[in-house]
Amino acid sequence: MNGMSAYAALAEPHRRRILDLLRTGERPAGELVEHLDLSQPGVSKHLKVLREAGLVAVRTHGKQRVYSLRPEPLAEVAEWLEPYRMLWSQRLDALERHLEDNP
Amino acid sequence: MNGMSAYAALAEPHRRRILDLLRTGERPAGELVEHLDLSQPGVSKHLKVLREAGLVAVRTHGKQRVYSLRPEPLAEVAEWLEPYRMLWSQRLDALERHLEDNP
DNA sequence: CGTTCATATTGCCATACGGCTATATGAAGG
DNA sequence: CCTTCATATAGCCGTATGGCAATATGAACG
Repeated sequence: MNGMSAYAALAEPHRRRILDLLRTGERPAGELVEHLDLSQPGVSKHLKVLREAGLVAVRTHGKQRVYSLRPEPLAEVAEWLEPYRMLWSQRLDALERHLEDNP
Repeated sequence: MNGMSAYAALAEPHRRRILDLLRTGERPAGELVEHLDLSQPGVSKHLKVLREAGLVAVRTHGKQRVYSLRPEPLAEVAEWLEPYRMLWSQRLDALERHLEDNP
């Protein structure tokens, strides 16, 4: 199975949700299943994708597999987005100016 | 055909490249084809996806279809990323500290 | 109005994706 | 060891994706 880019990994809503859940701290896989309205194997599959994209890491603790966030690939995405930032803020500024002129 | 999320639209490298090309200004579709090592219909298909995701807009100018960037959906992605930012900078700070201590 | 140029759409194909159920694996505990 | 609990893998299926070649569309211009 070949690794997915961070971009592709983020395309799936359940996977973004998993990352959101891990943002507050590490969690065993089972806890993720509870929060996801998705079968256990389904979650496991998504976790594999996230692992291969380098977005999460696993640690074995007793019978549990504890997942934690690995945010570095997100930094790359954010970097790609950076040059666009001025474009949308330009637009928002224009909107603000428009609203000022037409209150 | 149903609209794709910005996240999903960004999953495809050619589509990110198209956005990068449009970042410097609007361009007719043909010009994008020249830059993309992809068939003309292929590019057209990706442009359709980007249109449906609200990431580009088209304007007809003579025989040409001129595409321009519409960055707002990217702002949404950036917003989602925001809470993660502190996590990877934390990590980088830790790295810096480590390097200071072990020069 | 018929042709030309630029682009979009269609049809087709192979492969990937995301979901499920059933089964395998592997650590703990008795 | 044998069982149990937690998770991963396998196998299967329907649909989506991304690519191409061929064709349709639509504006401009003679």
